[in-house]
Amino acid sequence: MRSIPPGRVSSFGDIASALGDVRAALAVRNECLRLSNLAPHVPWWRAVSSDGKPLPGALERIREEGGLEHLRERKFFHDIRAWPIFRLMAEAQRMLSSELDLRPLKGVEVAAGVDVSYGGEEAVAACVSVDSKLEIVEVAYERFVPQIPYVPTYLAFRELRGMLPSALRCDFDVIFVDGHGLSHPRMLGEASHLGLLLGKPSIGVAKSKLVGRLEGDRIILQGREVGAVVGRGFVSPGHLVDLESSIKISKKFWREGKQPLPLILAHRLSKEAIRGS
DNA sequence: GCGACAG
DNA sequence: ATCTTGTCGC
Repeated sequence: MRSIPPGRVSSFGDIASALGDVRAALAVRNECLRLSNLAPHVPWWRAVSSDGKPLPGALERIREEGGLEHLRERKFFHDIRAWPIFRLMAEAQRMLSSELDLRPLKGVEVAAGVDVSYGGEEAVAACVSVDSKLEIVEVAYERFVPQIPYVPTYLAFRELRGMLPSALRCDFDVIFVDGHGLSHPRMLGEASHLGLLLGKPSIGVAKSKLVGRLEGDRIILQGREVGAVVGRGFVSPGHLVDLESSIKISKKFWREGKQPLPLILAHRLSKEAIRGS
């Protein structure tokens, strides 16, 4: 924000592009909104929408700096200096995806599930494991402060710092993750990322689609089957398990709705933990 | 204006 | 994901 000179304004999209991915535009807007309360000394008002609409309370500050002309004429400042963090994260995802090992998995007895709930500036990750009778074996929590906002396709970089520690405290044969695995634009959704870090089998189960098109019950991306619909959820392999095994294992722990039991439990427990009830 | 992209 | 009351549907 400070690389935008006084009297100039930039669009959320241009700032996001400078950070390495225009798709972070909405997140940039939300962060500027946060800054207006959290750190008023940062020139958050110099970021506006592409149609020239400033954030609430920003017009007055822009006028003080003499930037009304630029704003009205959509003369945006483009020479924004920023560390291209999203481009770097995307590169990391592409490199890591080449390390995925998708193969048949059998003999699963204990399955875990991890989910994250939010409250204020904090978040809590909960990992729950259940046996073949669907009874709880272990529960582990990790409280943490998210370091980056939610941006589609970069979810792992926000949540893994909580998910990983909680998962490391549980024993299991496979872990379900609340999000996608292979069905990701760079073939490395949060489920795959966690599986690689753990060196253990992981399966992604999302409540909505991220990429690809539906052909029957299969998710097709770049001519490849990367996921499938199970119940009302979207299943995709994470790591050390292929699509067919992912489907079978998911069904084994599925009751109804959009998620398998371990994830429903993880969701409930993380939510209780953040609320302190 | 339309389409849409996990949590 | 979260902020929140009543309401529609199985």
